[in-house]
Amino acid sequence: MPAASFGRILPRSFYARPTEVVARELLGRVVAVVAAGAPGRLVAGRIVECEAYLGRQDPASHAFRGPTKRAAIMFGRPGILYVYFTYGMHHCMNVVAERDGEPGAVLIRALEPLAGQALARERRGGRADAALMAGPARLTQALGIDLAWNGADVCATSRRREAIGAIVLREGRRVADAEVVRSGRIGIREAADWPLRFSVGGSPHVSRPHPWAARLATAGRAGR
DNA sequence: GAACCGATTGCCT
DNA sequence: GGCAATCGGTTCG
Repeated sequence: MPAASFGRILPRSFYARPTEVVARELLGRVVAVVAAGAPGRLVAGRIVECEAYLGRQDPASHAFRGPTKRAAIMFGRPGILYVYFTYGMHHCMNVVAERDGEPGAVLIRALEPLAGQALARERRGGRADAALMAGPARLTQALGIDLAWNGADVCATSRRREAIGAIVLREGRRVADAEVVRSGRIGIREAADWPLRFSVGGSPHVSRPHPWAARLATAGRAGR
């Protein structure tokens, strides 16, 4: 599948907006990665689930304690990749939002595989397609993303492209409000009920069920 | 310099 | 549904 069919690369102005808006608008967009270790082999997926992590007012955000060495990147330029390591074995991938100087990032939680499933499966130890990219640590493994990718620019060719490879986000197809499900966030204690998780309703590629959820286009909450 | 925690997953019961 | 694995970042002394 040619990369051109995924649309234009999203411009930096796309990310220079409130983190919640960026998270909602990222649904349906396409992550495309060609790692230096696997030249010419594209792995791509459509974003079906993501979460917004805000600034100092959000106790679940790495930016909560200010611009520490790890979190400083969240205070910087939008459209930059923020990769962190957790649980001693997993990598998670975020894209920095808000204008330069304001903290915020969107955690990519699940992708629908679009290209490069064979390579993704190799990296994932031959796991079934259903579990290839459905989960924040699963998708980084499938894409070959680790700490070396922290700071990569998803808007354009990175200076470090030769060392690590290239990652871009393309426009794909915007998801309509009626398809967007909003719910509480996953895997955190503080502020887990803040409605900052966004997913594509009915997608079989979402990582896990919702504690509670609401469709954007309808009023009120759907039950558990 | 050391202790503690974690934006998770996979395997076990 | 429960829990071990495994190590960087943060915090505290």
